[in-house]
Amino acid sequence: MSTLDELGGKLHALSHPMRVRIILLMVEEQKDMYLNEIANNLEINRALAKIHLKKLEHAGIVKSWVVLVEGEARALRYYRLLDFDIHITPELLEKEVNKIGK
Amino acid sequence: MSTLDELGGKLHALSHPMRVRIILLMVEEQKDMYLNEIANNLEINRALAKIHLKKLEHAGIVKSWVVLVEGEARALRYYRLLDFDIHITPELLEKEVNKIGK
DNA sequence: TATATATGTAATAAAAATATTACATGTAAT
DNA sequence: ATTACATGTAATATTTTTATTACATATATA
Repeated sequence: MSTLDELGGKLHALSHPMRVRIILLMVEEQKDMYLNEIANNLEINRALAKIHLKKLEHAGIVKSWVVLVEGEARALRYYRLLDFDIHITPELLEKEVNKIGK
Repeated sequence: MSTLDELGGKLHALSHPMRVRIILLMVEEQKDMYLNEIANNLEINRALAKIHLKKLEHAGIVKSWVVLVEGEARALRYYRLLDFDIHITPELLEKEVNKIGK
């Protein structure tokens, strides 16, 4: 996968308001959060939250894992916001292309 | 319109491969280009090129104007790539929000 | 006049993204 | 056994985006 494709994936992931809300929530909370926690916070359907989180994960914006809490009835899927630093100008785009040739 | 919305618009505009191809073409050619010129270069339908260019224009990535060429049978709609500089990190996103409050 | 080249719009079709709903599993506590 | 709370998936519906096609205008040149 070329860097340009990766970049495209991140841009696409970041281009939906709901996904931006998810990211902002996680930036503000400053902690790992589990699926229902995120859905409840944003007052949205859990299945919908999952769809968006899956996209963010595919794009490398978040990562997730399951935690089986001892003594509790719940298995939680936690999400963590990964660090990203996206910088785009016409020139930088061209440089990316010239590296690999699209 | 908040800066965050503007940013979202730009991200959305940049998140489609065809629009990235258009931008790259214009970066490489280093000149204003008219509609058919762009469509022919990318070997795509003119109407399709226009749809994508319209999105780029709405997002402030390109601007366009019509030129009536004297002594020629054609009116050309020229497009010019505008300069943009998009920088996104979790922290910068949060700063944007705190400026205005979403 | 027919051709070539450019523009514009509108209608439609096709594909992709988004959102909702429903049903399933599992376990601690009441 | 029922409730509460968490997970997962699949099916469907809705909306948006993308792509194609068709028709219209205009003018210089052959």
